[in-house]
Amino acid sequence: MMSTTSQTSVNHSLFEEQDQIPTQMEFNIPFPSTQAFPPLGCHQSLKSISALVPSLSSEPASSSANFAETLFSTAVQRQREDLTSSLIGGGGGGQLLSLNRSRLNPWAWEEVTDCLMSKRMGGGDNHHLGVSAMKMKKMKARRKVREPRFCFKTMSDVDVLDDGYKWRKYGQKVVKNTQHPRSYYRCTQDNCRVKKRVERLAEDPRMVITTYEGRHVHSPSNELEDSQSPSELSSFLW
DNA sequence: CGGCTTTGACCCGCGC
DNA sequence: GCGCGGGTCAAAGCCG
Repeated sequence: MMSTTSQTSVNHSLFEEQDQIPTQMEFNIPFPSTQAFPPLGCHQSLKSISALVPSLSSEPASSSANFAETLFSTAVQRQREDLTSSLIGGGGGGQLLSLNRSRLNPWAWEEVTDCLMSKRMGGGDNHHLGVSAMKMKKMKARRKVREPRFCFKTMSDVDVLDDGYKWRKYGQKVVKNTQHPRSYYRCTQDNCRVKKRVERLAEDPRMVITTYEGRHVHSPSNELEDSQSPSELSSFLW
């Protein structure tokens, strides 16, 4: 259900989720859907790209490697900037980030810092709360604090691309003005609160928008399998 | 039987 | 204040 064995042509573009505009780069490579799909910011994804591109694209290997390198540093840079600007509260991020923060993340700094602090402490909240209190806290967190989010636009037959992590679907919603429902997934790993949303583009149903929210606090679930093949993905933590 | 998906209900933020 | 829409919950059902 999660993937097929067919080779899928994938057009990824990395962009600010809310603006839905490609801001960094686009690339078009044949991407076997059985392989882990790269979530932004993962070392793993970039290894996978750099491993795949030389053999699959018409570009010289060196420029492909440079491309992967660029993609990687850009992703890391953006995440770092995002974290920094969230912590410091200004200046650090670029134009898009500050725009993003002011216009779309208008949450109290205390709560943002809280969230980041707890993430640094190991990602989990280990407080013992009553059920209702826990629920309230959950609800509050869900409304007020958002993890950094990044999107991939992917041309693919399959909705859910295998990114190496194990996801559990927790909701599906028909979004207004779209024919295709949006699906909500959560990482099944304990203490890992990463979520992803999967939806198809209304204008072009062949395009799948995958939005990742948060950072994994663990390695991919299929790390062991993958490590058996050197051309495939190896461990990472993002 | 455990893990996963489905799906209606619910909650909250936001715009008017 | 109200209604709409997005995001989440949780019970029920499904499947291996």
